[in-house]
Amino acid sequence: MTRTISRLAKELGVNIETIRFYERKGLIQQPPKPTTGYRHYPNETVNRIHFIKRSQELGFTLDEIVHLLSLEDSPCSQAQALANNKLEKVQTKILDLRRLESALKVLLSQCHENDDKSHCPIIDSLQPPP
Amino acid sequence: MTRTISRLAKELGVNIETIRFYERKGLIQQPPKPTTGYRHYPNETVNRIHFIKRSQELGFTLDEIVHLLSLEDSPCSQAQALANNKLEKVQTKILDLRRLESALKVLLSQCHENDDKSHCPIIDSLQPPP
DNA sequence: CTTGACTCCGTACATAGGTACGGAGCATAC
DNA sequence: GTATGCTCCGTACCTATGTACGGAGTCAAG
Repeated sequence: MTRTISRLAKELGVNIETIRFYERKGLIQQPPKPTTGYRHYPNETVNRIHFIKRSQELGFTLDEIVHLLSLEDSPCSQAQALANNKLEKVQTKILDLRRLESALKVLLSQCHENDDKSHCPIIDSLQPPP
Repeated sequence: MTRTISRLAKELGVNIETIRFYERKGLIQQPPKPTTGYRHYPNETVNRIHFIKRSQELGFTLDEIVHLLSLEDSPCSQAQALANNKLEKVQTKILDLRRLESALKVLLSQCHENDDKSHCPIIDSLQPPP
């Protein structure tokens, strides 16, 4: 029994519509439709979707993944550049979130020192124009 | 001269459409339209949009900000709970990104140890099914 | 009074990554 | 051979946060 779209979806644990979406986006190639009947998907598609999902876990966007996929058998430097770029973005985002974390902690500490529990200093500190 | 929407937008450094969007979302109240002519915005709207923008900087979504705005003169505990919740989310996100950061660093170190520069180990390591 | 700038309103579009639906055709089990 | 379920395809919809557009009305200056 060959691999129809629903079997492929089940095998990969993704939604059928997701596969169709990837086809439309050009992330995977749609197998040719037999003259009559349904399409069947080769193992390569399974691998390709694994690649996509693993890349997503690493924070790559679909557009970036298109790029990565085109890089098989390309010089190391290119994929490396993409990964480096992503690493920098991740690190920037971490710094942003750390600043947020501190700001929230300051607000919360104001709450703890607050005696008038009927009113919240967080609300006040959001009020005045910066 | 009173504050029309474009003067308000300029004063706050936001787009006119953003103000109209906030009105539709109920984040700010639209001042009543004079029987004929244009609306004029009170100082309160300026403060309110400052509040919104400052809250956004802290990572609150517009839905959460609606909630925050409704909390003026409410007991401290409620705003505190919202801030706490947000803090937890931020911290979780930081951890996620840190894992990503490590994974990307591992990939990049594989590149550095790679002798065959015509092919990239990053691509390979994305390939096999997990 | 005309011109140019502004406002009002409803609606459509943008991003990213999908998800859902409906009708028609096809495949498989019984 | 028919009932059931699957596929195909195009299209619309979803979240979140806006942005853009077009036509009609209005305000202010000259």
